[in-house]
Amino acid sequence: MIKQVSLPTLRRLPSYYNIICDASSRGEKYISSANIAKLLLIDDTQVRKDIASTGYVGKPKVGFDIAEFKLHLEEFLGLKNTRKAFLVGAGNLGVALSKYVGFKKYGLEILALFDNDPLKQGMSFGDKKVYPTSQISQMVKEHSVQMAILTVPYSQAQDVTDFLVASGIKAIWNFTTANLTVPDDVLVDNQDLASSFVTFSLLFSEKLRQNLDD
Amino acid sequence: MIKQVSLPTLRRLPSYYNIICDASSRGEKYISSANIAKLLLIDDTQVRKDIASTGYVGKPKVGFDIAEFKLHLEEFLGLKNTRKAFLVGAGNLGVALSKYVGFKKYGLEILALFDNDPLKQGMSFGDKKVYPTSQISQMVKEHSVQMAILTVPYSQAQDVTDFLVASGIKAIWNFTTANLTVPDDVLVDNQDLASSFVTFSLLFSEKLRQNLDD
DNA sequence: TAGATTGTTAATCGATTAACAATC
DNA sequence: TAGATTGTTAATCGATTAACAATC
Repeated sequence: MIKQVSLPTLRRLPSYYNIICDASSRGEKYISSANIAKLLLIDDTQVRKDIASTGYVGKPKVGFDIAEFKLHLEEFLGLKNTRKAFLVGAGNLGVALSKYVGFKKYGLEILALFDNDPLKQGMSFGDKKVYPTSQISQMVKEHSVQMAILTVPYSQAQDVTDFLVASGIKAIWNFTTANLTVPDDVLVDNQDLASSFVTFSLLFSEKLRQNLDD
Repeated sequence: MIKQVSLPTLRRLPSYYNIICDASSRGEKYISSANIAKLLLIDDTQVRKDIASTGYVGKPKVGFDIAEFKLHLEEFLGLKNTRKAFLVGAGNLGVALSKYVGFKKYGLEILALFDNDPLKQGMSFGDKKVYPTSQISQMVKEHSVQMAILTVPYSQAQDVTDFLVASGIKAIWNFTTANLTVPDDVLVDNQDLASSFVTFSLLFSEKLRQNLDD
């Protein structure tokens, strides 16, 4: 039996983990759902439901055991599994992501970069080399990689995606604005920062109106 | 009267805009809700509802006028407004964001970078200079900036945020893992890529199980 | 024990989907 | 006109919140 965790819950779990790590580093022993809820500006019932959905149980009257819950979340979120990935598109964003240290904590290991530009091929960023995109196919097999991070220009996004899929990639973290078309057994997760900025900007406009009303 | 648009709708609107731009560049005249829905793997009723909530009306039997709808969305999403912002934390991610050209289309203009590290101060990335963080206060006033993009290390996130708020910043696009505490009239929008990776990774694990079941 | 906090069932709320009349 | 597509009301679905019993 596999626990069914809803997407909203899934998105909140990393925040719980961050709060727990924080509390742990401050040497605290227990934390209550009300405590977590206040930090995230959500309902405490929701926190308990979310935690329950991961299978962890707290102690009535005391709360959740921080050390225990931390380990449980690491297990549940798969933070200790290494996830090998290739990054395709060695532009500014791609290179920054490949250097970004924040991913290590969560098990993401970017093995190599790929780019169509011959000028970039052979270059190294940190300990990662840039290969011709055409070599993905072979290297996917060699290193049993299933994940790709896509940071190519918009105009190349679908073509490169088709090639990734043909090479055996099963999950694409898509930083482009393109709506990628892929077969049913391939996952695409969109992370377009420009679109996210639009949302942020609109929320801000709304907020300004609210502030005026007060 | 201000139209009330729900957050899920708000998050979908940039995708509509991308699809419309695409269709427009291919020289198409009209697009139907069913058409858009198929591209985004959502329901066509939802597309019509979302569009209706922006105040745009289509033509029964024909669909939505692409050129007209494009202009309407640009207006509604405020894409033609320039949004000035400061970027705080000139690390890998910060520098990449400051160079990222994808933001220009949506009106984001990053005026300058700030960092506590004296080695970085005075450096330039593209046409943007790095200033000491302490100068934010003065420059916020000089340039009437209300937005900040936060890419500092986790340990400095809250302190820098307090300083930004004291300097008059009203909206923070937060790329750190920290749960920032701010006054009620300040907006924080979280965009932690490491947490997003965890979600992506979990969705992939689920997908793999689904694929096995088929 | 009494009080505090969890775990869970029931109620509410809001978003998505279905159905269908209006319209060009 | 007939057919296709919009706009909108009603039904469904699922997530959030409220209420409260269980428990240490």
